[in-house]
Amino acid sequence: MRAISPQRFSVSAFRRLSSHAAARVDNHRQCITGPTNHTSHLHTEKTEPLISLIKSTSSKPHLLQIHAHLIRNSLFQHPIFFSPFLFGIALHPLHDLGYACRVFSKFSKPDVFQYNIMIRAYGMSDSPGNGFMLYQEMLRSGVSPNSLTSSFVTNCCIKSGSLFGGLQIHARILRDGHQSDGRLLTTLMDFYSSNERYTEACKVFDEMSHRDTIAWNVLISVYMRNRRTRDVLGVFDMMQSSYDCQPDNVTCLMLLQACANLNALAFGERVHRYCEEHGFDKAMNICNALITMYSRCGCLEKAFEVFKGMTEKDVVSWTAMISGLASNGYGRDAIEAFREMQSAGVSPDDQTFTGVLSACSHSGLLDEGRMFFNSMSKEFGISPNIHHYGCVIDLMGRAGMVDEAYNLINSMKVKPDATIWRTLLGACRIHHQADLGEQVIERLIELKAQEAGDYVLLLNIYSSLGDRGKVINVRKMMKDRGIQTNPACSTIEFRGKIHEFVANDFSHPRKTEIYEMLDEINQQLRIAGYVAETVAELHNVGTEEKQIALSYHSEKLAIAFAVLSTPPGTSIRVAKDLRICVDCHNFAKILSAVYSREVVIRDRNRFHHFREGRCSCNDYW
DNA sequence: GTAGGGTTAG
Repeated sequence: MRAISPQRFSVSAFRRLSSHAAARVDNHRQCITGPTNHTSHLHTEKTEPLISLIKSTSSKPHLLQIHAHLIRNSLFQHPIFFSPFLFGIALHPLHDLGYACRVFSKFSKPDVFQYNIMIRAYGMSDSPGNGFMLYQEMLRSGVSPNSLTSSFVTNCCIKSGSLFGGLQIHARILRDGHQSDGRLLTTLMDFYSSNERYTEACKVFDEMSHRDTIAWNVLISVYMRNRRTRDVLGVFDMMQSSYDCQPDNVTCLMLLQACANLNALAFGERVHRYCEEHGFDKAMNICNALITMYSRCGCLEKAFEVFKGMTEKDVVSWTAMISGLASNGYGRDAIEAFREMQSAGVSPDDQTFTGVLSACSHSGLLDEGRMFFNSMSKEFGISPNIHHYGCVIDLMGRAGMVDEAYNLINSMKVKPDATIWRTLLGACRIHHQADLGEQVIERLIELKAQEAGDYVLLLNIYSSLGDRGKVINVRKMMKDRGIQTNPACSTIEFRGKIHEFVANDFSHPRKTEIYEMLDEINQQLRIAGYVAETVAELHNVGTEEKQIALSYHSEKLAIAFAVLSTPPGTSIRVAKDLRICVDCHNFAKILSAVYSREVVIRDRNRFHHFREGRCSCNDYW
């Protein structure tokens, strides 16, 4: 959008100018017949000051005055005045769509530019669907859309969620030959992406003759929405090797998010260096994303380094740091940081409290957690949301107060979701509360949100109580209800690539070496006193088979791969999509001593740091 | 006689 200088409005100047312009038009009216083509006779030296006056006006009263004068002087129907006037009302600086609609409806024969203004304005409004309707009206009245029209109306379809409209527009783009417009195609990619038509979005990208940084960024956002996080990293390489465009700060922001999700520390460091080289590391959002990336990769020192180096820290920076400390098991430090933040004059918000409360729950700080939960609404006026309740329920549940936690859920002001019930179910598993566990499963069924993992938890409760009959029951229930168990997946980053493992996985190119290494590790750990935990965690095999199957859990395969492929003493960082099991927890703990390796496992819930045979996380197994 | 695309951190 063109910058408009905030010139002061002068009514007298306006009157002078508009009467001058009107006089010229009147002159010509005597010479010409019909309403068209009269603008060509207006002299630019007379019209330009008036147009720039229209453009520089930024208040509604002044625009109303201009409106009145345009009508009074028969200048309203002049596209030369009408276009900037409409632009000022519909887009910049007023955005008054109602007013713009009234003005637009009075205009006799809008051209493509004026339709575009209106369609664009609809795309920015609460009624984007009307933009598409106006587009159709425009086609009916015989005005040909240009590629900007397509761009604006596609935007309307994105905002209104109209797949059908967008498909029609795409067909028309091809018909009108606008497919060489890169910006338009970028919008189209975004349209397909927002409708979860990822294949089509990628196809549009593939067919682009020239791709700039923004087009690549949209491709990244397509991958992110489509959970193709691993492919995002490849895009960075492709962009860097392209000769005409380079990753920008937006690229880096999304890449850092991808690295955080993937536990891809080395890649994240590479992005960090890139940010430093290009001066992006001064930006607050990049720093905040870096803090999150480092803490999600279990590398708190680096997260803290970035945090310390920031000249200015906002609530997001503090919250990122607090949450990072919390998820890595440094509950007391997180609380300390929370106090420091307030001393620094930064007010906490709801997400800060999520961080603080999760710090309490991850470190088992029951009293502190309750205290923060109460002070949150009383002192800071923040009413608890579902995440806050979740933390407190987790905290109470882990501390063995399962009934109290259950009562709290029933007294919540917000409707409990599946995560809340699942949290309680986890507590039931820890404290062998089979009856309550059954009730929770019922709640999950009511919500139509039960997953295989929930049944596994219930199964493990019965299994730990030695109730074979109930175990068989649950298995039958799962079979009847068609509950599929998806294999858990562990990932590990090695030389900038993400390696994926599932239990009993035989697909890795180095599978033979990995299995041999795992057998070797098992032998060494048994010497040091490791005994495979077979009570819970598996549900469809006998004890002997259990021991075999347990020894090939995905995280163990990932660890064996790391031991095999990295020099002694290198830290092992594994990310797992589900919860780590008791046995793998023990396995990692003993391995950290026997192999003198720091092991960091990030599972669905938290981090588990193992060093010298100890676990920094508060394990309530 | 002019207008457009991506990310929005925790």
